[in-house]
Amino acid sequence: MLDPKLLRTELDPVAERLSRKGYQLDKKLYEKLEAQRKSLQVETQSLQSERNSKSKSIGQAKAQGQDIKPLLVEVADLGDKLKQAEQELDSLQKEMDDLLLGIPNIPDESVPEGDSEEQNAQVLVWGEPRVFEFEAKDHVELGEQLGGLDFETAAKLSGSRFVTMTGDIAMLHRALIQFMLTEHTERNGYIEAYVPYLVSDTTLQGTGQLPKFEEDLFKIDSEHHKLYLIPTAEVPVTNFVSDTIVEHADLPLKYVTHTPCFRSEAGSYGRDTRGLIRQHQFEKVELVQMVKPQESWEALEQLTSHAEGILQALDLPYQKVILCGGDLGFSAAKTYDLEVWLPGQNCYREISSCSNMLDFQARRMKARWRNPETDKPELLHTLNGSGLAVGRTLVAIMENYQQADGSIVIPEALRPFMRGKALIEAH
RNA sequence: GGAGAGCUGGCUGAGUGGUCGAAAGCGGCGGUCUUGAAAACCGUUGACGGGAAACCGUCCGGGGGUUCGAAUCCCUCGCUCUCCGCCA
Repeated sequence: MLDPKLLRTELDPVAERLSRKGYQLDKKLYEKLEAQRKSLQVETQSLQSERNSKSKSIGQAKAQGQDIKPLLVEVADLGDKLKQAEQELDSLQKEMDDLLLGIPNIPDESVPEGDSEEQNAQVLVWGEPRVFEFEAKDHVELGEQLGGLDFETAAKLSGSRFVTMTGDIAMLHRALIQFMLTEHTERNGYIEAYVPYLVSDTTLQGTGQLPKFEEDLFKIDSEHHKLYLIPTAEVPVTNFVSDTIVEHADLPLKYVTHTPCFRSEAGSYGRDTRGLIRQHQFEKVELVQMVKPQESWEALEQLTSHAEGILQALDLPYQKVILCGGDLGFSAAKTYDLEVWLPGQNCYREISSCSNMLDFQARRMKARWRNPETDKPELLHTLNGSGLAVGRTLVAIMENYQQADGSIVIPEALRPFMRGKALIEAH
């Protein structure tokens, strides 16, 4: 959520900067509602003030044993007038809140203009795509040949966009998770967290998935439970600090979490239907930070470098881009995408997305810290990034480490997590 | 699933219809004392909204109701705890 004060005082510049995200702010509507709000609020408050003072004098009169009947006559219709004013103000307030909850975060100055991923700005290319002396296969073909990566069995159980893994592939998948968690806890100073995979609508509103993007989520809607499956661990972890005031000595808070993620992929029928790239259920290791406002840009660089560290340790070639305005997510002010080289597709594909949300989520969640300089609670800044998407990392390992006979060399860094195994081959 | 007890400021916890945004303690901040620190003592200290300010308003788990007036009474929902039953 944007600062209502900013909207009131800087409506034009805000609208201008939001347009870079492809969002058209209805300025007329906003100004109209704001003017109504102001007059209604003034009216309501003066009625409340009148009620308070009158009631107080009734109390005093009664205490002194005076006759309160004339006073009661005076306030006879005050209650009704007040109730009506309060109700009007409430419904107007709600209308404005709904509007406010649907406005995306403002892109940072450093975000390039553009409306599609072609305008993303490349900042780094790391490693070189390997040259194959045979025709590189994609992970689906490799998995078929090796066994252990089975989309048909999953389709039988659950439909399209699911997978089952068995044997060495399943172990490699688990090893990736263990490796990433170990790196982030032992080297990068994150606290490991375990979280619910089902969350409430309030929680999703805190991070910005609701109310606007309900169709992207899986929902449990039974008689006693209205819950959503998390689309990313960002949702439960960031909400750790909702409705709380964090002591400044405890900042920054850095959490790493492994969870499954569930996405309905409602808007992407026909896209990436082959393989592991786009699944309804996938594993992700997520990095989340809550920091002091003045430290969030530095934190974004660090968090991104932590995600990059995994790719580098696995020796996977990647590029780093800044998302342009049109490609930027709803809650983010700036996002780096890390894109790993996939020989099977002959292109770079997103494997991590690292964002600074500034105070956008914190305002929705009421996540604050106490600033020792002012001794006042102030909004935190929140950040998150994949460190990394596990399914896509598995794809990257299989495709980049394949050999002519279809076997897969296990990167050194993963071997301790795979009982020392160095090669996956068909048997 | 059954029975009962709770939910109050950063924390603990008093408050059962009127001057209560709320005692007290802890914690925080400022000061006295001290070479310095601790202890002790004194003072101060909730959040949010509107306003240039004075000031005004809202907030005692959420929502609704009764009343001139609600932290306090009623209804409802949520959560926590205790006991019983069931259970990975």
